Amino acid sequence: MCGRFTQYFSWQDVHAYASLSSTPVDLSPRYNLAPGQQAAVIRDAVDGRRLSMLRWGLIPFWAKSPDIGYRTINARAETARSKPAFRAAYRARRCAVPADGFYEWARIGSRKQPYLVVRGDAPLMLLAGLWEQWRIPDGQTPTKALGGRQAGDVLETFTILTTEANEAMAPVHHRMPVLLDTELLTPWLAGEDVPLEPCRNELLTILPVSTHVNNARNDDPDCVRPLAALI
DNA sequence: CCAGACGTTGTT
DNA sequence: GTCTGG
DNA sequence: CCAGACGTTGTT
DNA sequence: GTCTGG
Repeated sequence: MCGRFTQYFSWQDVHAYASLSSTPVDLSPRYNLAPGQQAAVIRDAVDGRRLSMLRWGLIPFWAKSPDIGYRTINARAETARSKPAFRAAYRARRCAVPADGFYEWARIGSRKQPYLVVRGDAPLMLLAGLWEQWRIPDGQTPTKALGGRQAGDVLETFTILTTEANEAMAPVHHRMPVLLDTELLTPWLAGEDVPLEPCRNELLTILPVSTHVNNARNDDPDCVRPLAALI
């Protein structure tokens, strides 16, 4: 699956890699971005391809409370087209999540060994995603998750599509995010059908990292520092 | 008809 | 909002 | 995703 | 066990 990732790239990096047309935004480096937090997301708008900050965990427009967002950080690529929580977004609200890499955990008994997964051929990857708008209903008790927003405000959220692990990922975990090749970015954002399959094995470099990353409070370069070979 | 779910992962 | 189960 | 809380009363 | 916060 995909439950943590990094966004420590520069604006110049992502602007060039994803052919953005919008003006620069301030990007603070993230080495350990967790569900429920704001992340930079690529979307097509009337004025071009933009980078915006959205909350991770898709809340369907019909939801009565934001709680479902804790369980919609991922959408299965095999079924997202038809699931009530995702189908409207699948039709009309595509996005791509730029990342330097993502984390997966291998469970060995009670131990959780984290791995950082990066592309060997590029500094960035694009994770296929969907986004949604949720209007905070009257009487909704304000939680941290709403980030100070009020009833009537619109919260924009997103999810990351997952698929089965390829052979490179399989020893670590049985699911992984869907990676979009750059030539698929335009058709994906436009709502066209593109193959949502496990990426080629050779594309990925899988590096064991310290359990420092397990605690989401830790958001520093130690999270991405590779350990001596372990796999 | 109304009520209640709507999601993923992993683990048992 | 829309579908399924009762 | 993982880590950590999970409760009440009263007082500051 | 389950939910919230990071």
